[in-house]
Amino acid sequence: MNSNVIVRAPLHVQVAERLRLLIDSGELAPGTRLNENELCQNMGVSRTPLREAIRSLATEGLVELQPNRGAIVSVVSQDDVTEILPIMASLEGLGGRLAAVQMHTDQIKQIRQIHNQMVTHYQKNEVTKYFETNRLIHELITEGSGNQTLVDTINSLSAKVRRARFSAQMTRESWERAVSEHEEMITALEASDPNRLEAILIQHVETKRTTILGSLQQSQ
Amino acid sequence: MNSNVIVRAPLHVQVAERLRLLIDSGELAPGTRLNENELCQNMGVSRTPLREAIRSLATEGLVELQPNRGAIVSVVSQDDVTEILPIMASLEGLGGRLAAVQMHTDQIKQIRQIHNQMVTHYQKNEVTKYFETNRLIHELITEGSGNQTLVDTINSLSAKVRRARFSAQMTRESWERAVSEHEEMITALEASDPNRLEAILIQHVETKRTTILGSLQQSQ
DNA sequence: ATAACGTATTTTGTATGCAAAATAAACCCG
DNA sequence: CGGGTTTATTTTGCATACAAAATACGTTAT
Repeated sequence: MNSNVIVRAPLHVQVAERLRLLIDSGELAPGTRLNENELCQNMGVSRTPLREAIRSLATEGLVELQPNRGAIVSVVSQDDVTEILPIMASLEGLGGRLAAVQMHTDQIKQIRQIHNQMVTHYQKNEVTKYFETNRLIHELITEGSGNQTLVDTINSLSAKVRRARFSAQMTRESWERAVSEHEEMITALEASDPNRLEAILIQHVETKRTTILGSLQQSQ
Repeated sequence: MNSNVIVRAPLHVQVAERLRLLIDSGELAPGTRLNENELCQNMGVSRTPLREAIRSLATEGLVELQPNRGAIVSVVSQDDVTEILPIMASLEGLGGRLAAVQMHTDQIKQIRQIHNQMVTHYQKNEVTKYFETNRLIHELITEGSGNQTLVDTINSLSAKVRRARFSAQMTRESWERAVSEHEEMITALEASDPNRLEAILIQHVETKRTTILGSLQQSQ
């Protein structure tokens, strides 16, 4: 009896992952038409699994199906972001509230460490690494809620906002503010204070919203 | 130039809709294996669009893919419901908060009317119609938020809980309580009181949770 | 030169075919 | 008889083939 059965993931799942990566990295920019033959050749698979993968991404909202005209990488508009952020605020708040009373001290210590790394990246102006650690912290807190459905829901929404790539245009002030909010988050977490953590997380998303909308107005 | 182009929906979309209906109605019960040939014959389509539809439902979470063994209608466990309800509470609360300040008086009047119908169904003990109107009210309030992403997110979660079919075993007390909470909801809506509506909606889901868990314990 | 039409090519949508895996059935041996 | 192994059948996974739609192109007429 062996429970560690090696099940090679079905092709359409692998293809979906690869496509998700391409879209997420911006290699397939929003609005790009997905040419089936082209992608098939690139990935070395036939159209069947590719098409199945595209259907999956469509229900995820990453691509948009256009009957008889294939699919395009879905465009995340400012309105979309405006819709998504309040939802994320609610959900991250909920996640924090749950995490505050459920996470173990060693898990919290780990987050504190990553937080310290993040601050270092901030001070050294290492934007990419900052965002990486930042994202990791949010993920770990949400996962600390012990609610997998919540994690999945937030991730799905988060992916869309992230793809909009507004974050690069952060001002020094909003960045500083984000970091200090993070400091408060960790403190609330260490104090196991659900209400406070929830409030900060909601405020944190609000800060993000302001930043994004600010950079959007600039770029217009 | 004609913007009312008649685009017959692609087969895989139609098939997905049909499958969703079959699953939602319970005709395809949780745990049921989806036999491709069988379904193809029933629906009169080939396997390709059927399989594409199944992949879509899988990313929606309605079916579960089992590599090399096809797909089964996903089973909604008690744990799943326990995870989903707090999320729905947060999101319905958010929806209500937004709706309270955004809905027009005539829209609110319409909801009041449907609410009155619902109360009548309650008094006449018409369970099915009660649930129908109940659901409609929640939908209208959420839609009143003007946030389509929020509507979609809630619907997706709601579909899973509904499929668990715990609701039938409502006691008279919890039913009465639900109705009175609904009365409060409408009042808060008419008063355009976002905080109150949010609080009631969150409380309302909590009531639902208690009801469900209660009926679950009975059935064990 | 440009607009409009018709044809050719590409691209998508659906069906079918073949190979591999899983399930069911038959068979053998203890 | 019963457990296990082998063989047959079913079912899934992927690739290919064909049909329909959309796009691109070239030609003609104004």
